[in-house]
Amino acid sequence: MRSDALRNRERLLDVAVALILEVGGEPTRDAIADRAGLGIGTLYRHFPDRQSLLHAVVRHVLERTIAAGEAVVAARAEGMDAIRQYMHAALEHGIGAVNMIHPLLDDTDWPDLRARADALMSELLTRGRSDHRLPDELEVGDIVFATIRFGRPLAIGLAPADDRAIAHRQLDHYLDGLRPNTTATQRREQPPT
Amino acid sequence: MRSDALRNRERLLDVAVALILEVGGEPTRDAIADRAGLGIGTLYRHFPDRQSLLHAVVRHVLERTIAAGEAVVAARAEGMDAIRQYMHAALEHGIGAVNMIHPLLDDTDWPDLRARADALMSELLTRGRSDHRLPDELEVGDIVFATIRFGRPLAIGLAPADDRAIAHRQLDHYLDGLRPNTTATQRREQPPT
DNA sequence: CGGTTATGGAGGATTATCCTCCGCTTAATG
DNA sequence: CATTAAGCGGAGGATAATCCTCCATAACCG
Repeated sequence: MRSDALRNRERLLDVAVALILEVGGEPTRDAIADRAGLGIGTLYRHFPDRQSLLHAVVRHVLERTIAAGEAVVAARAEGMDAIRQYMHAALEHGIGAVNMIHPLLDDTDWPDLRARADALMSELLTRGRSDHRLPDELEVGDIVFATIRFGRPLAIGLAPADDRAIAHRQLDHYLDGLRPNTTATQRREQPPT
Repeated sequence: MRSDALRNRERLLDVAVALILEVGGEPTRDAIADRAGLGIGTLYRHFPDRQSLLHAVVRHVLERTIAAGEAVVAARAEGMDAIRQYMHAALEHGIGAVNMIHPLLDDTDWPDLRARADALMSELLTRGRSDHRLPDELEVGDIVFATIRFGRPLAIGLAPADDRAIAHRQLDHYLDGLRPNTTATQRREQPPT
């Protein structure tokens, strides 16, 4: 593949992620090409149909995110900090865009990424529990769903930079709240209605 | 206004809220009428253009939510519990739909609701701080933005009931994390990049 | 029961999005 | 530097989604 073609492909993916987070859904192809400063034809050559574009975007983000998590583990982060560092990194890598264009992963999609993600999650959970700051009953879903929640853009009409800053702050509060404690005020009794 | 007309109007608003939360944006008018079991013509008579429909939806949700908050205050809930009860109620009333169709409120929209909301927020903050479980530096934004965050649907492909259950659980963790504490693990230093 | 208000939904008008096609430009190679 | 295959741009017709009017019929209310 020619170098300019590769560069353009990456550029299109990055722009697609940014636009997904901005518009809160699938952006039009015209808008992606436009923002990337490329012709529509170029986009269609790289990604002939909607599926292949969305597919590539999801893989792009997941790869970056999982790699970041593996780096955290490799850097020997311990306890809650491992989970905390991973989640902040996931936000920065645009993890919020994934579920906005693709339903929750089942086992058949991207088996390679799925395996790495599973291994990473279980390692992070082990470390989180190791310093007794994370209750034993906490599950993978608590990490995954929180990552999606805080990774999504918060509010329309908010500058992306502000949006991101709020997300990181709220995430820190959330993680603080995961520690087992006996002083929490009354929780909501379930079920509601 | 004839009784059936009033009934249908309410029905349209409730359906609109549900659809907004499901599709994650402005639903088509056809879809709203369809789901409500009413003709398109009926919807257009009640809400002649897009603006008036969205306007009515926002007011509908805000009224219910603020009323719920005022009820919490009237019931003499104290400390963090006042805030907690209000936020859980806001989720149930569909507060997440508001920002999905309307930018953050400025002072010129719905001055009456704005005044009530401001009074409510400041009362809730006062109570939250009263038992020293809420740090003094916490602001209205911390409540408002969290309400929006947890009120939004979490993930496409998740059953609404599951989605709601997760939201309430995550909200409880977040609120637990707001208590001042000295044992939190290392926070993210800012700014990031 | 009569008068008034409200309803339904087919279908033409309008708008948004898709995506092909081919002459021109650029990277890679020797 | 010359050559050539790969890559690029974007106008514009095709397609699809959404809008919204209109009036014969139905439902309410006193």
